[in-house]
Amino acid sequence: MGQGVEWAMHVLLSLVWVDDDRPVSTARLAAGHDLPQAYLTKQLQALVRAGLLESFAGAHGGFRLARAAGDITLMDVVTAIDGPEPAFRCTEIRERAAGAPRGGFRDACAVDASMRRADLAWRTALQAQTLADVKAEAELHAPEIPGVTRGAYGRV
Amino acid sequence: MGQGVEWAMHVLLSLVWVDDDRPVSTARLAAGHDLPQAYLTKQLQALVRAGLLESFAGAHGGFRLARAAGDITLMDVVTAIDGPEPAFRCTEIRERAAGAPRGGFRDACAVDASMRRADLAWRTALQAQTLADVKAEAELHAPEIPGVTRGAYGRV
DNA sequence: GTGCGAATACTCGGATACCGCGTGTCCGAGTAAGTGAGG
DNA sequence: CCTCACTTACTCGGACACGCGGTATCCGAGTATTCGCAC
Repeated sequence: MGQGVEWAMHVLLSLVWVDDDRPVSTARLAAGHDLPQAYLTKQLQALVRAGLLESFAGAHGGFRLARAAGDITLMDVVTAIDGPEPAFRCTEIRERAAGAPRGGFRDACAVDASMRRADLAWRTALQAQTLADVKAEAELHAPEIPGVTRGAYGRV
Repeated sequence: MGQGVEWAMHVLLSLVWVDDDRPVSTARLAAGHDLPQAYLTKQLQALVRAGLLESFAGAHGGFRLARAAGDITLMDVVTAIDGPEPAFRCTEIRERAAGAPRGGFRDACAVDASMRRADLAWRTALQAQTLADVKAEAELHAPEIPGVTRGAYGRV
């Protein structure tokens, strides 16, 4: 999995804690997380295309959450960055196997089916967790994070 | 995920259906699945290192299952080919974030924890399915497969 | 003082190189089988 | 006829290139702000 997913997660969480209508620029987000600014922009654009962020051009522009934290699942984030394709993709090599029927198999590949079951379990687990859940868990261990983050990126 | 996993799955299933003490050579397995023989060898070696296959050198050598089909889970196969590392790996970028504590965070990263939960669900689903299960499902749709496969790779 | 307009600086957005890992291939070491001679 | 040692051919095993997707970067298009000027 691309590491852009991790960046997106932390940046989104920061925006959740900021909780301000004013957008935050890529430069500030990149500096705050010690990440390459140019590449981070690419990931944020992907989040915009997926409808998770809103972008604002011009002076004092930047990015802002498009939905509430409770309406953004981890599945949304992963899909936005890594794409919707499943990790395992069946190339139907059984079609070229010795003794395969001429017209191809009529039913689904059993190997593919079993892998899809595991993939579904993964996606279900991601779908069941929202940014609000992660936020709550993080605050449980470090209650000072919201204030600190708000001070770093939020209204001056 | 590497496509070698798909190859390994189908090859292992073939060996399950062959159900013979005599090993099958890489050349025959590769020809039977229309796969590059040299590269397939690499994957089979990984399966040997993982303890799923036994290798026999010399004339009439080849590979044979090391355990019963019911004792080989899909998790074993994926781990053998793709390695034990989880898909998501936490690089602790929060340590370099603005306002992070000097001595580092004492508790686990909430993002990492949530991703690990999803990863665990995936691994659990893989662990719950064995080659015997996949075999049974495949035979349900195509009862002729065992005989055909046995004829292609098994005792002449 | 107020409204308007152009200059300006800042932002996002897509097009462009670089690099590491998976993909693919090759040749050498080792081994079991086959073979022939000798007892 | 049986045993043994050599030859042989086949196998696995690790070391060696290639190509593509992710990583990283830059410059151009667009916009809200801001400053100055006219009224």
